[in-house]
Amino acid sequence: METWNRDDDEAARAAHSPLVHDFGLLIKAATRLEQRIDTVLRRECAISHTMFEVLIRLCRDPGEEVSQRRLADDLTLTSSGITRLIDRMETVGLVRRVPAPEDRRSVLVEATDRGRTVFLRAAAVHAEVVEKYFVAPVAPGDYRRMTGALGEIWKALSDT
Amino acid sequence: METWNRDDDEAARAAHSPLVHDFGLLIKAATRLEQRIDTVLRRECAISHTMFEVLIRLCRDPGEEVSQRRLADDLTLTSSGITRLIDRMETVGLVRRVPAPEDRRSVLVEATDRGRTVFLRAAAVHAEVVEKYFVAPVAPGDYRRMTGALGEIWKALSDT
DNA sequence: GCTCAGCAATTGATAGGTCAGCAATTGATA
DNA sequence: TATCAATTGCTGACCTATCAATTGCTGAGC
Repeated sequence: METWNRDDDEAARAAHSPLVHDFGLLIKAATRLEQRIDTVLRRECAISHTMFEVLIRLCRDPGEEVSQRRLADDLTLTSSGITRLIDRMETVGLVRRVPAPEDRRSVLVEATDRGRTVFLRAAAVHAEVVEKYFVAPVAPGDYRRMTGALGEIWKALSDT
Repeated sequence: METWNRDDDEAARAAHSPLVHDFGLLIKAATRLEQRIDTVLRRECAISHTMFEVLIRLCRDPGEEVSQRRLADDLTLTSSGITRLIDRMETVGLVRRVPAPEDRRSVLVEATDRGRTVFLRAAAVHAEVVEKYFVAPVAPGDYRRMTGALGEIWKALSDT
């Protein structure tokens, strides 16, 4: 039998806190959702979820010049993380690097034709999974509340 | 000037889909929230967020026998991921491995006194950050809706 | 009892991130 | 104009997850 420490009780109480539970739920749901999408995307389109997010950003406004820095900020990655991600995407022909005309330090990234084609296919797959596990399970009246709340959380995180 | 592909339009439309936006919001908010907690926990308590989650699980019901398998399932990690995580936690004295009496294949994990002490401190830090970025930004009426929705999503993911 | 399908944990190889530090470039300012 | 802090992307070292293969143990069917 183990020695009983008076911290045990306090620790158990802390571990049962509803805050801990609710927050854990968010993290777990998001993690698992991303894993699921990632797996499907890899199998069906041979790209990772992160690559998919790059393609979303690049295809969003055709004609817009997007630098690696911008990509890093938008995807919440470090600049070295983006460098390597773009490296991989470039070697499989999804994107292309173009020197920026205005600022010779920075590099613009654009989707290739192949990148756009893959993106279209991936978007369909993505929509299917998101519909099934993200939209369908939630009561219709709660969906907008949830996304609204997430928006507020995101804003709070961005402000500081 | 770049050749104009008729896919551009379709791709742009797909990239602007509200589903893509909403889902992205969940992933981004969760990722950033976890990063923030992780940073604070590392600085204040010298543990990672994942280690914190292990401690939550271990301190939750003192006396319960928790195997590595169970931890892996509860934290959504692979068994090899858990093996290495417990390795690291063991070397810094947060947990202890104990051979399972009933089944010699499996290994039970328990928090050390030090582990519990660190956990108590970490829980306080955690609560502070969660309160600030997860609870405070959300309108009071929406909080339960949001966590309820996340619960449903989690259930849908667990069922399949 | 004996065998063998299956599970738990571990280990080796690999993927894909982080961080620290570098060279090139820019733009503000003395 | 010469200088210098700030910024961009790149690279090396490292961290931590995954998958695949391996080992030891269990329990069901014969």
